[in-house]
Amino acid sequence: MGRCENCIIRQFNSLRAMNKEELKRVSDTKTTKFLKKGEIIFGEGDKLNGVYCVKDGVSKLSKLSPNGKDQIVKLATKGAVLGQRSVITEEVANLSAIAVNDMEVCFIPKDAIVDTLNSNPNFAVEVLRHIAHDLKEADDVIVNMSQKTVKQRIAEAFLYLEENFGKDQNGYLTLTLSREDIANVIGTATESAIRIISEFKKLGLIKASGKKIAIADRQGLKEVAKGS
Amino acid sequence: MGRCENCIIRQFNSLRAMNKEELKRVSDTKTTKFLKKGEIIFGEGDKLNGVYCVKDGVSKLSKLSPNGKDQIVKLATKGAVLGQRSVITEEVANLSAIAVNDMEVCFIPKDAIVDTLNSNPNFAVEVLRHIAHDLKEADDVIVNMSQKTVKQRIAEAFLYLEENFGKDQNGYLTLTLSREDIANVIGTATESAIRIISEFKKLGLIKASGKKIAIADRQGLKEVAKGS
DNA sequence: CTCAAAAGCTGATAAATGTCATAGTTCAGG
DNA sequence: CCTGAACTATGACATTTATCAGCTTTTGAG
Repeated sequence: MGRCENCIIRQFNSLRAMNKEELKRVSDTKTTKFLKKGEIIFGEGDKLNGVYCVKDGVSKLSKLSPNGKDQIVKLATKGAVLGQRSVITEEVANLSAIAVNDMEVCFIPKDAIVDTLNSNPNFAVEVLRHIAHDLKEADDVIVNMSQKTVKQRIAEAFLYLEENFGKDQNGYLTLTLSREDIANVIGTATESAIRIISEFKKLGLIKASGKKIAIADRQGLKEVAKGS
Repeated sequence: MGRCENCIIRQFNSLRAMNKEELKRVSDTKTTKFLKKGEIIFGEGDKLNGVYCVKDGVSKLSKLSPNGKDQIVKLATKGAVLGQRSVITEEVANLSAIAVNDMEVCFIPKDAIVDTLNSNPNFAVEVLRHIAHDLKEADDVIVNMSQKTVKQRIAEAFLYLEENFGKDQNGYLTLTLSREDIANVIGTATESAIRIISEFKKLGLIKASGKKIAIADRQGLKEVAKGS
């Protein structure tokens, strides 16, 4: 069984969700793709003919607004499946997926997924659980956006990044984002994000060398995140 | 077939999603409940033993934040099913559901839903489609929250309310919300919402008599929503 | 009908955030 | 190792939004 099926399985959280024939079919039809930082996996409005599993690297899922800014709705890393929502509802993509760093993804054609969904209730329910979880997370983001200050959200973002993407032996966050990307995750202006990051540095909450950022005072950051 | 099954069917958008036995089971186990304005259907953190179908009235799904405000994430009207997300993921409710006006709901125990999900792929896929659609809407809300001003969001809200809940013969929105509820949908302070509503009145974009609000200049409102 | 509580409204002010301008810094490609 | 472009940083200022205070209007229970 290839790594690609592992993505599907990890994402859908059930080793038994697909049977052997179904896995074989995925295995036979998948293709692998390498992307460089900044390349577009798919864009808002694209019709998707399948889903993409992230094998390596990180992708940002974002939506461009008329005024030129884009809001990053989610960061997807190894094991994540991109485009499943659009494939399920048979709509065009509502978000664009762009490589944050160099990536390896594998593409699984729509039919292999859709047919399994229609015939295998376990698989459908596992996918359902997963999407339901995403929905809960999205609700949480809505509440955070409307009720927390930019400062609180940035503090949370660093904690989130360490928790979900890890850190290297020196404590620096594994995932390095530009200040602009951080601002777009938070939903604020780049300058505002920079200012607050500088402030956190001065307060000793984080340390930074260039783009590399490390959490220096986790407890302090948590307090900022909860409310000044 | 009772009205309750109609809710399920409307929500899940497939007349063939449940077979006769499954519908009968729902019919046999459902119970009906009447709620007065302000009453709680379920609260954040509650363990749900089933889903609620809205037969009449409107419910707000909201999340309370530590500082006492609550953010309304969604308004649910006739035909909507509440609590399905939590039942699917077997987690406690992440939102609370409160009656905005007098309501009639019917309760369908968890097992009738879960068993059908596990055995009937069509049903599972229909539910999946529905949740996937909710997820897309949630993504849109995130983007709106972060990239539009309060004024733009209020203009959008009125357009949304007319489109989704209708208006009476005099043009007044069918769903009347308190200024506080409007503010909580928008994610702003009540006073800010009131101020902007007054401004819209002065500009002739809307007319209001008490809580009743009517759109007076749809095109104008749309322009405000798009950007000043 | 009456009255208290809730909701709506408005002004003054403070705080948060965005915008614009400008300058230093980093970094990849020649 | 240069060098221009992109990124980071900071100040000054404008705008948006929240907060607080006080007042009026509406509403609903008795």
